[in-house]
Amino acid sequence: MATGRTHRPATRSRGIPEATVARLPLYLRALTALSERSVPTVSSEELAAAAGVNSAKLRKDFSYLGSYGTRGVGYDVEYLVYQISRELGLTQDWPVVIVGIGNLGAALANYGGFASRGFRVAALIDADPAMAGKPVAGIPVQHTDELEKIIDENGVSIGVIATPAGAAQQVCDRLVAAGVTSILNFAPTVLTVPDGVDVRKVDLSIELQILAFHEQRKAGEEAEAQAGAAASAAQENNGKGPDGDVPAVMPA
Amino acid sequence: MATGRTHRPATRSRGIPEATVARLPLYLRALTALSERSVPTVSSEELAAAAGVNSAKLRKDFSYLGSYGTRGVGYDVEYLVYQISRELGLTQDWPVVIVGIGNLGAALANYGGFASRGFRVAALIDADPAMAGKPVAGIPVQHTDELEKIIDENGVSIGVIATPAGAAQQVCDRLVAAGVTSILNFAPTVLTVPDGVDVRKVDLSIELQILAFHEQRKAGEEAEAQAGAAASAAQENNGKGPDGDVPAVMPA
DNA sequence: CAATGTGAAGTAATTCACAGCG
DNA sequence: CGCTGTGAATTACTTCACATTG
Repeated sequence: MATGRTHRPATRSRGIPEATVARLPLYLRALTALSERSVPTVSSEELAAAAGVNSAKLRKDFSYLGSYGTRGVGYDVEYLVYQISRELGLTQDWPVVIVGIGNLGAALANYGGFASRGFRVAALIDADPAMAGKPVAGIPVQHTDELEKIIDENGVSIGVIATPAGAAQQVCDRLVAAGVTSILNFAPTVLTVPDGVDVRKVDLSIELQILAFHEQRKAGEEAEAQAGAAASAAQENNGKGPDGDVPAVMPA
Repeated sequence: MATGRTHRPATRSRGIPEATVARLPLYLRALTALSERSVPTVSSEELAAAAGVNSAKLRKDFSYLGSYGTRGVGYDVEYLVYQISRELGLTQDWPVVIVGIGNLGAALANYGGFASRGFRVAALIDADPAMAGKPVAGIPVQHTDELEKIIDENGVSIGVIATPAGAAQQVCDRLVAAGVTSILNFAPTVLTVPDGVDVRKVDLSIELQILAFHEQRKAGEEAEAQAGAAASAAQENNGKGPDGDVPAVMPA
């Protein structure tokens, strides 16, 4: 295959890099904190520190959104909060459904970070009839039979899957068939979806495994190079690597 | 602890790209599934499909680990499972502590994906005295006062923070002071840690926000350009952003 | 001035495409 | 042959460094 692949058009107008999009929520969180403390303006340096990234990166990121800063001054916190929110689509209401109300599903339903950012839990859905009607986070759990109806009536386009791995694909198929076009998957499975549907996954054990890799590496290096004079560099982080300071991997 | 026990074969795995490391758990999961179905060998094409990545990428990734495949045949499933496990450090036992046994902490404690991959929940810790002694996932919750003792006695080097945001940094500091060098942070805060400590974060609302961004973009394009040029394959995304591959055909 | 915004340079990750081996 | 393993080409992301501007 690989014949006749659609070229990505060179149109740059709205092409915000994926890496930048992934950092916008981070900036938003830092800005919200500043806003709550009534800080009026912030420099790229300060905001970058608060978000845990490097300031040049932050300025470059913002440059994709437009010129929202003032030279010699910095950024207006409130204005930037609004601009980023708008860019992320958080100025509108996003009804979401959570399917699979086990421990994780319940945790998600109770998670405050959703409501505060434009996400509204429209319904909780579980396959267990015993769960039906039981309130979780103040919302009564509904049976899977109602799934299509719920999606339709609430205009849900984002679904969260927190079921066991075995049920995930099936649930996913039903969600998609009912009109959901974005899925956040917590089940440890690769979901197959038709074109035009976005899937993001969060795998709790994957993150731990990545930590274990670095942990093992640390132990190994400690044994080998007891010289220890590790480069005092990098207060930077984030993006993909470990959030904290990456132990100078590069210069060998 | 973290004594220099030379438990390390002369692997010359110096400098495996971070992006590759992040995918190894993915491959491992797919391979484990194949192993359970007693599939003896697998081609890069097949495994790539199962893991949701492209086959060239997968082969390149494996090439950093060594030459574990057989030309004309593929990879031996069992052997590859072992090699990746070893590379990730999963052939050893990793005692972890989970701090903050709310909904999320309980979900994590119950999460099967940990135990099956070399992670052992050594202790559950919570600041609420009322929780103390209560068993969650069969493990009695202990009070925060015991934190240092638990870390020390169990040789814990990986900690999971599932506390509210306000308590996270404080808990982090104590974990680090007690000897923890890798932290998985579920609290929506940027943690500051000394050099040599790794932090990875999982922010549930960030993932949703990224989905919202793409969702919004979808809606906008649908309205603007009704020209539907078929794009590429199915799910090729995972790790980072959604593939989408939406041709942003829109003049400025 | 001080701090943004951005070309240019540098680095990392992905994909291509095919030599070479079993 | 089929499929791996990998240089080379490509694309994406980051960082530098400084001209520009309020």
